Formats: sequence, C-alpha cells, structure tokens
Amino acid sequence: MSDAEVLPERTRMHKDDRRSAIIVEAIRIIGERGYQACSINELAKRCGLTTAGLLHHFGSKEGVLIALLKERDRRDADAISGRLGLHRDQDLSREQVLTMLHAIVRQNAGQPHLVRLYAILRAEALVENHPAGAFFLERERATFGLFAAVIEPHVADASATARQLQAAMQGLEVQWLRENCAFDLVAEWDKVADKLLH
Amino acid sequence: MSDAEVLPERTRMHKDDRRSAIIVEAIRIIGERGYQACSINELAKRCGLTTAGLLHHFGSKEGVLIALLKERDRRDADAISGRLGLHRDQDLSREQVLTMLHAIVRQNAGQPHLVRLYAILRAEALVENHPAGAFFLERERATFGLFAAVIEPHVADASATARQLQAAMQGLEVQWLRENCAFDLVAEWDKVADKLLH
Amino acid sequence: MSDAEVLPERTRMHKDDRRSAIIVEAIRIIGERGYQACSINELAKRCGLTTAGLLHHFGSKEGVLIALLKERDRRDADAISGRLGLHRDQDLSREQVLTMLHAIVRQNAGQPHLVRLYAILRAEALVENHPAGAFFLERERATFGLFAAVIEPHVADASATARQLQAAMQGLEVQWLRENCAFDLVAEWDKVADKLLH
Amino acid sequence: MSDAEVLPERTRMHKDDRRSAIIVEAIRIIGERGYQACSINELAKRCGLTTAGLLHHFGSKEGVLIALLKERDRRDADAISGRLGLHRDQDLSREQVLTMLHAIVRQNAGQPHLVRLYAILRAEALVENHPAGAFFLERERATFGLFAAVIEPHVADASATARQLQAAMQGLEVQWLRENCAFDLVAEWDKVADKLLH
DNA sequence: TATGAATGAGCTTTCATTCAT
DNA sequence: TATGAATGAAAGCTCATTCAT
Repeated sequence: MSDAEVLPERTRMHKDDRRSAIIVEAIRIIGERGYQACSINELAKRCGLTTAGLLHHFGSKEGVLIALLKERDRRDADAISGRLGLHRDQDLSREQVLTMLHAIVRQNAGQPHLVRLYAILRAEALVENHPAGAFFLERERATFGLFAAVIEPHVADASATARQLQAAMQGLEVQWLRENCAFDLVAEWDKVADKLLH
Repeated sequence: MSDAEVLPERTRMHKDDRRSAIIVEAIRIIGERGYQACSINELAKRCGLTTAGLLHHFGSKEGVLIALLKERDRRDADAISGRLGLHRDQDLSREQVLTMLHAIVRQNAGQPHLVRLYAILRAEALVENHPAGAFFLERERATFGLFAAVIEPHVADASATARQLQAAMQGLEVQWLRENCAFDLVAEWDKVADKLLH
Repeated sequence: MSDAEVLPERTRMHKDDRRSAIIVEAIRIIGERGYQACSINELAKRCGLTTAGLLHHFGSKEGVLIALLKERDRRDADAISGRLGLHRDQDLSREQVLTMLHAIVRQNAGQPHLVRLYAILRAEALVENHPAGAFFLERERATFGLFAAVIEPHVADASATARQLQAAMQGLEVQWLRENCAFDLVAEWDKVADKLLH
Repeated sequence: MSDAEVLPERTRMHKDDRRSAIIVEAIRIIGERGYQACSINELAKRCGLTTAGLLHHFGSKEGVLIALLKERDRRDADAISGRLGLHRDQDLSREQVLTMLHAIVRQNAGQPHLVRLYAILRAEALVENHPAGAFFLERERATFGLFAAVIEPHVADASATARQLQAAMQGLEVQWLRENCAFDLVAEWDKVADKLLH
C-alpha cells in the first residue's frame, strides 16, 4: 500500500514499448523467484501499472511467460545458433568449436540474471503441465542438435559428447549461481570443454 | 475428476510411523510440483489426514521440507559417503573410483522420483531465502569435497575435476528427467566420468 | 439458524461509497464484538461483498480499523474540538464550559453504538502492539489537553480536574452500556461535572 | 517448536496446585491480551503442560475464565467488602469512608497486572454473550451497592455519588494503565474522591 | 491503452476441543 | 494426572482473472 518501492513511468505507453518493458521486468522477477512463485500483481507493480493493465497485454500469467520465452528465443537464436548455426554447412575446426562454446559461456557469464532465469525455469519446467515444459523440451533438443552437428567431425560419439557438453555447461552454471558467481565460470568451462572434446 | 484419489487409512498412527508416511508422500508431491507450488492441504489429503493433523507433526510447511531433507540426508550419507567416505583414509584406485561413481548413478537411476525431487529443489533453492537454500549450499559443498578427496591421487587439478563430475552428473540427470528417462543414464554417465578422469 | 441474515446489494459501487458503507458496518460489528474478535469475513458478508473485495479497499483487517479511526477522528474533531477548541483563544465562563461538556455527552447519548465502539476499543487498545494503541494514546491526550485548556480559568488544579472529568465521563459511559442504557447518562453526567468543577 | 521460552516445572502436580498455578498464569496472559485474544495453547505452554492437560482441569477455555473470576471474587471479597462490608451495620464517618476507598486504590496501585485484567475484561465483557458478562454485571452492582451503603450518611444523593465514585475510579485506572502507570494513581484518586464526597 | 471493483478458489496457520491411552 | 494424535472450523490474506468503464 504505502511503501511504493519504485513506481516508474505510470504513463500511457505504446503497445510494443509496454510489452517490452514488462518482459524486461518479468525476466528479473521470474529469475529471482521462479515462475510459479512470482505473482503478476508484483510484476505489474514493478512495471508501474495495474494487474489488469498488465493482463490487457498478455491475457494471462502464462501468456507473460510464453511471450518472454519467445522473445528470449529470438535473441538466443542470434547468440547461439547465430554463432554455431550459421556455419552449420561448413565444417568448423576443433579450435573454432571451442572458441564458439567459449563465446557462449562468456556471454552468459556477463548476464547472470539471465542464467538464473534459465536455470530456475529449466528445472521448474520438469513438473507436469508446466507452461514452459514444451519450450524447454524443444530448446534443449535444438541445442543438443547444434552441439552434435558442430562437433561431429571431431569426436567418435558426437551424440554422447553433445549431451555431455550440454550437461556440463548447465551443471556448471547452477554451481556458479549457488556460489554467487564466486568462481570463474568461463575458465572452468574451458577446462571441461577441452576434456570432453578429447 | 475423481477427487477421491487415494484416501488411505484415516486411522490413528504412532508418531514415527505417521512422520515417515508423510515424508514419503512429501517426496512424491514435492518431486512432482516443487516445494513452493505444492500445498500442505493436498499433502495432508494424500496422507489421509487433516491439514491440522499434519501440522501437528511438523509445525509448518517449511517444517515438512526441513524434516524431509534431514531424513534424506541421513539416508544419502549411507549411500554416497557410505560408498566414498568410508574409504577416505585409504586411497582408491582409479577403477575403484569409477566403480563407486557408477554405483551412485545406478542407484539414482533406480529412483527417478528422488532424482526429480533433488533436481527440482536444487534449482528452486537458488531463489533468495528459500528454506532449502542452506541445505543445498552445504550439501553441494560436501559432495564436492568427497569427490575431490577420492580423485585426488588420479588427476592434476582435483578441485576442477570434482566440480566437473558434479556438474556433469546433475546436468545429465536433468536431461534424463526431461526426456522421461528415455536414455540410459548410467551408460551416459560412465562415458563422461571416464573422460573427465582423463 | 438463518445464515442469510443481511445480504444487501452485491452491486458494484464507487470507491468512496463502498469505503463509507464498509466503515459504517465496521463500526457496528467492532462495536458489537471488539476488533480482535470480529472477522473481516463476517464484515464483508454483512457489506454484501467478498472478503477479497473488502480487502481490495483496505488492504488488511488492520487497514479497516485504521481507516475507521481516522474517519471517526475527523468527525469527532467537529464534535469535540469543534465545540471546545474553536473558543480556545477566548475564555469561556464556567457555565459555558458546562454547557459544552453537556452537549458532548448528550450527543454521545444519542449514539450508543459509537459509545460502545470507543468503550470497547479503548480498553482493547491497552494490550501491547494493538493497532489502535497509538491512536488512543494520542486521542486521550488531545481530549485531556482540550479539557484542561477550557477549565483553566475556573479551577485551581486544571490538570487534575481535566483528568477527573475524562475519567468520570468514560467510566459513566461504561456503566451506562453495561446497564443497557437504563439510566439517564446526560443527567448523571451533569451532576458529576458540576461537582468536579467545584 | 524450538524456542521453548520458559518451560517450567513439567512435573506431575497435585490437582489443586496445578489449578492454582494455571489461574495465576491465566491472570497474566488474559491481563496482557484480553480473553478472546489469548489462546489456551499459549497458556498451557506457559504453565508447562499440554493443552489437553490444561483442559483436563477446566474443561474448556471458558471454564478457565470462570474459575479465574470465581477465584478472584473470593479474594476481592476479602479486600473490598472485607474493608467496607463488614462495617456495613455501623455507620462510618466521612473520614473513615475516604480512608477505606484510599486503601482500595492503594492496593490496586500495587497490582497493576490485576488492574489491567479487570480493565480489559470489564470492557470486553460488554460484548453480547461474553462469558464474563454476568460476572461483571453482578460485580459492578455489588460494588455500587457497597459504595452507596457506606456513603449514605454523608451525601444527599448517595446513589448518584456511588456511581460517580465507581466511574471515576475505573476511569482513572484506565488512564493510569494507558500512561504506563506514569502518574500517582492514589494521589489522583484522593483528590477526586474528596471532591465527589463534597 | 489502461483502470478499478470485484470474485472464487486457494493458501498457511491457529484455535478449541475430543478421545484413546 | 496428563499426554499425544487428530479434527473441524475459522482466520487473514494472496492470487489470477473478469468485466464495465
């Protein structure tokens, strides 16, 4: 009621600007609490509008999450498959592969709140009927596919190795978050990636 | 639809029996939905008693979680440090280390609901002030310590390798759950463990 | 019994109308049971809306009480200090003082439900951390101050006499309520006031 | 659960000792919170036994209150009517009456927790169907009767004056409690009593 | 584009009480 | 004389959502 916290804009915004602003804030709040434990009331308050106002843009709480994931998907496409996927047709050297994985992790290391968001949602989405379930199923498969494709020339069992890279990357990220980013995520990644690619 | 679902006993039980029964059910329900999203109402219903009756034994929802974690901790001590810790004073051969890690994962593979529970809670506990936060911080550290100790004789950077083993194991488990246990967790683990230990 | 009881409108109202309606009903219900023993569930029902609907306007049970007290304060300012305070600069004769005190009590005698409200809350607010504690501390002080100011020219120990007037007035009111308004509050007050002002 | 607060005796006591101990504690807790807002759970905890154990002695929460009031009644009979009532047949001088009223208030001033208990209950008992309702109705009448009897020889309107004394005494006590016993209750009482008895 | 009133369902927790032991 | 398991009812409050404006 009376603490008022931030209270930003409160102005009437253009549709797309408002949506973007909400998604930005949703990334923060869901990254802090997870999806189920965060309330759209609070999200709305932080965005400086009413719950009803927020719902006007996304229809439902789930709608916010879906929009957020789609939005992130577009951006991640630029980051990940933008790095790996575009070269999919031409073979990359082992060094080039390592460089790209390194780049991915380095970018993550600079955005811990996004890493948090994914780490928390990834596990939360394991519960049945979770609205992000399909998204992560698809997303993990896609990442797996990309990894497998680029390392194919360099390892015997590309499929297994791809899985290992993915597992190690996500596992490290969770450790890193738990320890409050206290170790050098990129350095640790480079070590394990080198091992896993022989 | 059929809300009657389970509706067991409804009888009067002895303290420890009731507590055990509740914890067993709590593992299932928290493993299905996570802690925050599960309600003690439903837990109580599934256990065949009232919410107030359940609270009589644990005091609060958080009390159930803490009791559950402590209980699991005792059992896991037998499973993990029972395998690794007891031999801590005497050096294990590389083969022996792999055998033990294999045993751990094999045991997990036989209890997917427990793996789920930990996978979900592990991530959920990343949120600030989560009641399981301290537990997982300590638990991950302990596991890390044990791993580091047993592999010490066999690798150059035991600390980094221990982290890698832990990350890969947890990462694989999440993948395994997401794909509905559709791949052979133990086999995949053996591959990655072998690589990470040179 | 008949649980339907009142069940009024159930319509959509404007903010201030709704707030006023709720406060009116809150005065009745708190005057009947006291604050702690009354439930906002019942208050809401009597007002013809949901608990959540009621909470939409006041935020919490305590919020209702605070709003109620503030609202009454404004009105009482007209009644009490409206009678006494406005003449504070110019000295009142002993007769005029008695006339004003008489007027206050006569007004109270016409609103027994309000007298009840104050009598019950005044005592309930003695418990530690009661939400109305600060309110009554301040309110009693203010009344004391006003009494002291107007009687100052007419008695030796204005401070003691002010306290006596206040005590007698409140004590009489409680007796009057206990005996179901069976005696003439105003007459009894006039007698004691006359004595206390020599 | 784990704070344990005081945890006294916990031994098996004789029936009457236990009842006394509980009533002593009940006076404190009801004097702090009032009757409705205090819970027999907490009362039991403070007494060092179970809720069920406590109920074994008094049957119900209301039973505790009734027992407490009866118990106090016996003691107050010694204090009040012990002072006033015993001399009822023989007339007291005005000085003697003042001395006795003085003695009553002085005794109260030494037991603020008891004054609190009565002040809070007296108002709380105004609510309909309050278990202490009948008790206070009767008690106030008795006090009124005693006051009227002893002052009869000294004032014109004994009935009105008795009411005034009673009102002033109770009103002063409430003020005294609200201000944390910060003024001299007995001195203020002597002033007002002297005035009310001419 | 957004608000404000209102809801229904649900939440955790507290409470007084019962009953077998 | 007391305990411990268990209950039914109720409490205050939060949440996602709807609808008229």
